[in-house]
Amino acid sequence: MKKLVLIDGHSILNRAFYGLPDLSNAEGLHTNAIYGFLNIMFKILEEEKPEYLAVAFDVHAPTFRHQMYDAYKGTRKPMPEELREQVPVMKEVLKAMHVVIVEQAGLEADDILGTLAKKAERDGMAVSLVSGDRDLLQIASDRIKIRIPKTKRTGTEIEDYYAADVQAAYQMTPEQFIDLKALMGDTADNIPGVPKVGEKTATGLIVEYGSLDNLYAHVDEVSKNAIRTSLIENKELAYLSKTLATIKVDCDLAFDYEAAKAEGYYTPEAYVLFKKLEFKNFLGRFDRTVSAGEGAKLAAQKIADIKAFEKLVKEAEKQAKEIGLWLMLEQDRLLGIAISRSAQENYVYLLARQEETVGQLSLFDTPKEAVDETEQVRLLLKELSAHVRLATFDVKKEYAFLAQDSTTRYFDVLIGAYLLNPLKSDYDIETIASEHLGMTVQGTVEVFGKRSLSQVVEQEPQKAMDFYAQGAYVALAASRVIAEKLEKTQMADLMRKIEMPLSLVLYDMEKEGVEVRREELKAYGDALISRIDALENAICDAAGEKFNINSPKQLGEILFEKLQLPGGKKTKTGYSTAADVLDKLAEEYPIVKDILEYRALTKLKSTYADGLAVYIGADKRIHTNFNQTITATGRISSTEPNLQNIPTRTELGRQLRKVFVPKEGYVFLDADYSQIELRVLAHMSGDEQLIEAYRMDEDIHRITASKVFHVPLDEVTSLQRRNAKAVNFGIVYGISSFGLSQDLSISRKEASEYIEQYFATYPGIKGFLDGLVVDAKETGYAVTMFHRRRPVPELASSNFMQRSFGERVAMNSPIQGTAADIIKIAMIRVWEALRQAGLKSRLILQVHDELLIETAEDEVEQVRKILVDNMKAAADLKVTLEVDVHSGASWYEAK
DNA sequence: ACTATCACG
DNA sequence: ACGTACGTGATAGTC
Repeated sequence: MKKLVLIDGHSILNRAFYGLPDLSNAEGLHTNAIYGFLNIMFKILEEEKPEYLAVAFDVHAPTFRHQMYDAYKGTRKPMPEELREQVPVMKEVLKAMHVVIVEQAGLEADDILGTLAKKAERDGMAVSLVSGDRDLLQIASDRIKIRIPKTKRTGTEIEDYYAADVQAAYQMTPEQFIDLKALMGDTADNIPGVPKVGEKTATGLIVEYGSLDNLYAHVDEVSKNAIRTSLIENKELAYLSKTLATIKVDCDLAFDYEAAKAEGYYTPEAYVLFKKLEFKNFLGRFDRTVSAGEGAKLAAQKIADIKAFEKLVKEAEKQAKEIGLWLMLEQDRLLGIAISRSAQENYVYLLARQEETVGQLSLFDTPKEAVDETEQVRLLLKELSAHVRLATFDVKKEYAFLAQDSTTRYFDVLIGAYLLNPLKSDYDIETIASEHLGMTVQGTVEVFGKRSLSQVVEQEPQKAMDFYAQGAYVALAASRVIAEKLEKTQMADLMRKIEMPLSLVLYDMEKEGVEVRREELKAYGDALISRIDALENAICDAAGEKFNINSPKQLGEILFEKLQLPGGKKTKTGYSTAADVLDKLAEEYPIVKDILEYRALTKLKSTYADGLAVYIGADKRIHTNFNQTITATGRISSTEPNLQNIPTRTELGRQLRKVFVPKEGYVFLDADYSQIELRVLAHMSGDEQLIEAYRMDEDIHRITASKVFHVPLDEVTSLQRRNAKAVNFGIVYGISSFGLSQDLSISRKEASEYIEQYFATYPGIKGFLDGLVVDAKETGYAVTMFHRRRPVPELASSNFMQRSFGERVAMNSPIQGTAADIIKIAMIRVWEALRQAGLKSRLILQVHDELLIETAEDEVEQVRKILVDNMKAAADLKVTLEVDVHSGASWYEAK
């Protein structure tokens, strides 16, 4: 028997919307309902493997039938905006997947579904009707199955109802369901029902009398007085309700089974949409190939040998036209070069000896021929890049093979795409192609699978070449589009003068690395072991059993159940054992104190002592990865390892910095901005009081305390200063009384008073912060002094919590982001000044407001001046930018 | 793959 | 009334 699956569109969207957490894509479009809908649809399709599929929607809600009732009583709850915006997108997705949508003015989805189900049944088919709504149960039969999905934590479960199942579950036939509803009504559907008759009474009446007609034929026999009276008085209402509750099965509706064939969902259009919606889980379902037209154009022409490559380079130099370039890199090893001059002119040169060298190469055993060839190619590329404008993807990885005299000829589409939307989690050629060129290209996963680049080159060289040629073309084509968008958004300067030059600085910093004393690091770790063991024993003794202290689950149970410590419960998975919770118990319970120390020490051991050791290279140095396209605010991040979170707040942790040392003949100079964010706030807000405070040669937190608490400067207590400092931080974070009260362990009321006092002290600040929120609400993004943008989709949310978050982000991002802009400018200037002066000293680390320079001993004073001058002059603010510089024989000493 | 925790600015 | 400080990354445990 052939099978038809019918889906109740709005009802399933609704279910999905309320059943799933709030998801949204980088553009701020909410996607959870669409995601949930597709999940349910895919699950049903896989289970049922139907021949036909259709989805029904109401044309507009509320519909005609409801308006009849709405006209004289009540209204339906409006659909939340987060759901409403998903409806048209859902339809777009279904259309792209070639799924038939049935909707007709004046018809409710229920009526469409009823009509189609009955029609299909008459046509000899089996029907599965998917809805979140039990109303549909009235059309269940032997061949019409109503399927009601339930979203649970474990996944989606589906309840199935044939007519017999309805009987079993509700003691009545599907037809009787209508009469039941006529009696009891349904507020959600605005069916009035009979007053005083609820679910219990209605069920009893239907079971006893069988139908509404029969009930009214014997209405005098109803025993309860109140019910009988109400039934008699509201007979008309009961029959109106019946009309409202009856799903039509005889609508005039055209339906084309051919068009509804359940197949061919995974179209290129759907792929683009799924990408846009960021449904990564679903992308694997697409069996993708480059669409024929583009694919043909993008095929790579193989460059036969290095002579031919050289010829191409010379030719390109002569034409001096912009070129798309994408290097085939595996780690730092060059396997090939893809060059695109236009959609029709794509070339790939594969370095020779790939076949033999795959998988066995390391830095030390590269055959001489390969080294020679790499060097020849490097020279050619450097020459090419010194004369021609290049559009690339991830230029920082390519600098080793490019001219480094200037970045003005380079345009990195990765960085450009990041500036246009810094909220995305990753940027790849595929996404850039679809977002900025509206083009579908082969995906990385499709080409690579789980293989490395060298494996693909070995197994399917043409595929690898086509993929990189396509990437080079996308870089070329997208660079123009992205450059134009950056121009329009006033970010062209940010791109040209800050981010592109910075990429070269970061490349250089990564290449330099920082020396770490392996033996001393090992000794530091070893010294921790005995204390950790002792604490472990003490903790388990106190607990009365051995358990894994690192397991929050086990620890929570020990502390709050077995030992009955106060203050349990917090997270959804169990008890919170976070430090701020334990801190409150530490004084009273020695075990808690031990746990906190144990935590601190194991952190130092695993993350730092053991964690860092892995990254020390043969050159004794750690080369971190500075990522330029990660953060929402414009900061840099550091990974593998993260050198931006090396301990400093506790003495024991800070000791770790002793293993970071300058090389022979060098010292460290460490320069950090003094309260850069607060100074940025003073400048951007223009608050005279705060600016004036910074003109005094006094500690800013102390001045703030003096003003806020109305005490003379020299009578400010350390507690008052601490509180004022917390408020200063809070302001920068997008203050809330709750957050401040948590931080200071004070009441919310007190926190509110502090904030109020603060705003009274610096009257320009409040207006400035409010203005940031208003502007961000209007434009949809927060913006820094240097025009860097951060979209804030949360501001449009109807959810209080999300919207509040959006407001804090709108206040914090311009401040944090401007500070990030400023230090980036400083980095570029310092780096260029060092180079200009021909010094041996090198910039090696950045930690948000701090720069670390490995300084030649005979260059210390020169470099100190370069640092201070350039950092101070990086931005012209209404307050001075102050810089502290320290020198030392280790990072510990230089801080 | 996700959560809790904690290191930094 | 809602339940929070802003921005990151690494590790260990759990599912």
